[in-house]
Parts: sequence; structure tokens; C-alpha cells
Amino acid sequence: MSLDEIAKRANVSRATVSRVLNNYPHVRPHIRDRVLQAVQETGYIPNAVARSLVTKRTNMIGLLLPQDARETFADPFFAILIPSIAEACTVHQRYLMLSMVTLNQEEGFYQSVLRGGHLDGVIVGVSMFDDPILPQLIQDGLPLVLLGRHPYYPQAHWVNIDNLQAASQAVSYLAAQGRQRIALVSLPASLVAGADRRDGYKRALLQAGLPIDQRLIIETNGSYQAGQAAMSQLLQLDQPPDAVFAANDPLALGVLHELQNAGLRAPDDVAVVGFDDQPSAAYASPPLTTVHQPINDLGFKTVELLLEAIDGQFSAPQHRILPTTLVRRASA
Amino acid sequence: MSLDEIAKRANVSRATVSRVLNNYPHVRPHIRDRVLQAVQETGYIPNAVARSLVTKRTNMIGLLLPQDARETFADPFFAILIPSIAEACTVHQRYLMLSMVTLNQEEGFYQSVLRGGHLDGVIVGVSMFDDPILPQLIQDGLPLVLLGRHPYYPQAHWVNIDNLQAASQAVSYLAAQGRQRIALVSLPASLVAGADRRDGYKRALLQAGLPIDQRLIIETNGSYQAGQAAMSQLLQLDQPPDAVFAANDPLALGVLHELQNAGLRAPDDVAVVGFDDQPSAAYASPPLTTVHQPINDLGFKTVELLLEAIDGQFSAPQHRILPTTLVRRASA
DNA sequence: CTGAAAGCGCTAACAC
DNA sequence: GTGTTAGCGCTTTCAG
Repeated sequence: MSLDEIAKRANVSRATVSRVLNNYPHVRPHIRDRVLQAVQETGYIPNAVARSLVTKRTNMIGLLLPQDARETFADPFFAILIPSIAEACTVHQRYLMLSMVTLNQEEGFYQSVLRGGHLDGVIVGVSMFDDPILPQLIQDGLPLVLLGRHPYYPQAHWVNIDNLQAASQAVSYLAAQGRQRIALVSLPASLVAGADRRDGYKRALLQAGLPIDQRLIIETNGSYQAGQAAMSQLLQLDQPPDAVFAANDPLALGVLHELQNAGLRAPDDVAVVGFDDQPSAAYASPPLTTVHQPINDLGFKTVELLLEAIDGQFSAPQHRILPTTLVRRASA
Repeated sequence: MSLDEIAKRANVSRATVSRVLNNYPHVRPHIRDRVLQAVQETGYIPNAVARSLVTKRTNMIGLLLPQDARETFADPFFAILIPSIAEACTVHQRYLMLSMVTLNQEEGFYQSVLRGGHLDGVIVGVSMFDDPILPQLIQDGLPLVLLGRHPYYPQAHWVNIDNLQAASQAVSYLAAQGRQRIALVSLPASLVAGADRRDGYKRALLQAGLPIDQRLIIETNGSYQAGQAAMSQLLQLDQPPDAVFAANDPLALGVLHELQNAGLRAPDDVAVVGFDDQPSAAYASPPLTTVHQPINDLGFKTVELLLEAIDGQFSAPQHRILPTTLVRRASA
């Protein structure tokens, strides 16, 4: 069923039907009612595709996830982020297209997704410094916002937390308790957030007058198991750490678990601080002290920034930084 | 840039350009080359919206997730399922629209998503028996496949595992070891999968000649914490269980954890079997014996069934059941 | 305030 | 084999 069936039924022109459907103000009430009634009776829904063809708007935004998205999904961070983006889209009456296309697979498909006119704009979950998809994306000129800052593309909009500052705060907290040998169980340095958190760790140590000991820094892939392995390795040191800053919560939980296996206690023997404040952090034993990031807000703000970028034109790149807080529980 | 710029450049008609773009067989090689070259030079990408308007195909499929989708996302089952669906879409050159629209929010938006012509078909992650969105969806007549069987809608296509049989197998395994008091830590009975697994548990007990003891059946929301709480409750019974069948892995992991807290050992004191075989199951302590479901295949098969439903016409509803296996590790 | 007409970018008969 | 011609279902000038 199409617009002009409604027009016939209501005995008006197609243009008029279009006007009432789009809430055009100056339509006489009784004729507007006639149209509305016809719509009601027939259950007519306008064809979004036809509309898009003329308006050049699809009301659809893309969410592009990094190459390693499959592992990514297992990370509770994304388990919260994605639904919040989806919800933000619904709230703002937009559709969400999820894509994990990478340059590897189907170059042509990637192009058609991005440049086929299907998307009003895209959110890119950046993570790696050298993500090969970013240069293309930025060149394409589609409205774009990065989820996570990226040092190489200052011209792009992004929303992020201040990873460096947050990590630094966590480590300073440990140092202020008199911890002398604070280890870092880190994310891959190839991730921007990984590098930022590592730098925050280092900055805090230096500010506290503590030495940076490479043996206390263990780079991991960010998983629970990697946390266990890292702690196990740290425990074999001649001088094991008396505190651990884990760059995310799964890591911290793994560290805690390994500590328990070794018959050690947190925070008595080793204090541990995590990063994320995922829901289960509060239920760990002991409950995890961790950096809370407002993942939900991150999702909403990102969508909203993109929508502004799509219709308002920013003259300068927008960089929004959301606040984090250190949540003190029992583990440190 | 549009199709007829290419036509002018290559000095052919728009129809011809369209033909080479759509791999129409009978185009003379040299003229095809001329077109291709023009495309190459200009970086032209066809407008998907315009194409859709005439073909009535958008190459986009929808993934509708249940009302409680936010918790859903935290479940590792979905953390694997969603990426696999996304990947299947990419492999089949389709776009994926993710939606968590429910009847509550924005009835009109929901309608426009489904009936606006944006989607060639939808996958619905059913879970609840009484999900209010299903009746509407089925009435809409959009090609549809349910992810998980639903007893009230036999006319719908679905793909699923045999939850009843799989649960029954797990419990029989416990019974065959001589376990006498096998507890069930279950999913909500309002979920189809929850009810099916519970029924499988009961069937296995009856077949093993074991009584059904309501005190040994604890219904939960399926989370890790709920698993802990359930085990704790079971331990307070006059006659605690000597085995537990947990209806998913987070639950089983919680059970294991609580056992450890109570100073008990699996499988010596209490055997435990989970369901899902999520990646971390193998790393639990002790490694978890659990029902493996082929989540990845589930995602792929679902997409493929939908694509068949979209263009092939099935005369009868298709019900695909994927095999599960009991993975024996150390916990039982 | 409303209608007529053009056209968004593409595909698909239908001729030649 | 290739070009011509209609639309797909909507919005949007432009008249009136």
C-alpha cells in the first residue's frame, strides 16, 4: 500500500498526505483528520526506502567494531556498551546497523556498506593504534565519531574517558597506602586504552617517587585467564609485588583468583585494583576496588555526538571526556 | 555521482551500466571493460537505497532481541551468538540491523522498523513463552526465524538445540555415577529453554528411578551470583545434594565457587555439570563438565535459514535442531 | 493552504 | 547485445 492509496481514500493529493505524515504545520485540521483516519483504517506505514531516496537520510547509523570483535564481545565492557548504544538509538528514533566488517573480508562489501548511502553516520569502536580501517573511514567523509580517542586522527570527533588520569589515580591510591612494589597487569600496548592506562600507571609511580620496575609490568590480552597467569608469574619473582593494578576487571578477577590459589589474601598480602567496575566486581571475593567508568553514558553520548555531527555542523572536532571514579571496596 | 555519469563516461546507456554492475551475463567484453574502467576511475558505488526501491530488497536483516536484552548481553551465550550472526551476515553479503525495540517503547517506531520496508527478514531471539512482540511479528508476515523453539507458534521457522534431551543426558550421566540426590539450579521457567532443561532434568531422574524432590530444585535468574546463592541454599538442606545440574555455565561457576567457599570439593563431595560450554568453562577450577552447544553454528544456521526463507519459499515451517555433546572435564 | 509535476538513482520490460 | 522507457514510493518546489 502506498501513499497515494491514502490520498485517494482521503480525497486529497499525495502532497497533502506527505505533509500530514511529516507533521507539516499548515494543514487544515479537518483535512488532516481525514488523512489520519485513512492511515488508521489501512494501517499504512510509509516506505522508509522511498523516503530515504529523496531525503538522503536513512536514520540508520553504523556501529563498526574492531577486527578482533569476537573477543571484544566477551569483554563485559562491550556487553554493556552495545546495548546502551542500541538503546540510545531507539530513544533517538534511529536504527542501528552492526558491522564487524574488516578490510580483510570483502573489500567491496565494506565499501558498499559505507558508501552505498545506507548510513547517515558511523560510530567506530577504535582500539588499535594501527587499525587499518580508520584511514579509509576518515577519508570517506561520512559523519564519524570514534569511541575512544585516537592520537593519529585529531580531526575526528571522539568520546572517551581519561584513561591516563584514571589509571594514575588508581595507582596513586595504592601508593598512598604505602605500597612499595606495585605491579601492572596491562592490556596490549597496541591498544590506545592499553597504552594510556600504562602511562597513567607510570606517571603515578614517578609522582610517588617509586621506581619503575619492568619485571612488575606484565602485558596480557586482557582476559581472566591472562590475569591468573600474570599473577602466577609475579608471585615467582624474588620480590613479589605488594599491590597490583589490573587494567581491566576480568584481569583483576583472575589476579584475585590466583592469589587465593596461592593461599594469599587481598588486600592483606597483595592489594588489587581493577578497571571498569563491571557488575560482578562488587560480588568478587573480596569485592573489587576498581575504577568505575560510565559505560552506559559512553554509549549514549557517543550516539548523541554522532547525531549532532550528522545535522549540526561542528566547525571543530569534538572531544568529550566522561568522568571516572575510583570505587573503594575490599580488595585494596 | 550516479549511474548515468558512468554511462556517459563509458559512452553506453544506463541500462548497460546496470547490467555490468549486476553481472548480467550477455554484455560484450570490451564494452563491459569500458564500464568497469569508468567505475574504477571514479570510485563509483551504486546507491543501495535507490536499488532497494526498485528491487524490494534491502539485503538487510534484523536481529530482534528480547525485552531483557541488557542482561542477555552479559550472558556469554549471546556474547558468542551475536558476533557469529554478524559474521554470517557478512559472509552472505547482508547487513545486520540490531534492535532491542520492545512494545513498551515507541510502538510506532517498532512498526516503522518492521514494516517500513527496511528489512528483508528478521531473526527473533525468543526466550519467554509470553513475549508480547511475537504475535505482532508473526502477523506482519515478514520472513522470520526464531532463535529457539516456541511452543505456541508451530508455524514459525526456528533453529534450536534439543534442550530437553541435552539436559536429560547431563543428568543421566550424573545418575549413572551413582549420584542419588541431584539438584537442579534452573533458569526461569518463563523461558522456553528454562522449561525445557527442567523437563529434561525431570525425565532423567524418573528414568533413573530417582525421586523428584522440590527442595532440590532452585529457580534462578541465571547469573553467577544466583548460582552462588542457590548452592548456599542447597547446602543448608538437611540432606544436601551430592550433585548439581546447573542450567547454564555462569550458574555452574557460581555453584563451584560457593562449594569452594564452603570447603567442599567437586566432584568428590558434589559433582557439578553446567550447560553452554562457554570458553571459560575449561579454565574453571575444577574444569567444568558441561553440555556443549554449538553457538557459532546456531548463529550461522539461523541466518542461513532466514535467507532461504526470504527467497526460497518453504511450504512447511522448518525446524532445525543442532546437536549438543556432553563435555566431560573434572567437575563431574 | 493545497495540488500538479518533477525527480531522487536505480532496474526491468520491451523494443530494436 | 544494447538502448529507450517506465516506473519503484516518496518529498518538494512551484503555482494557484
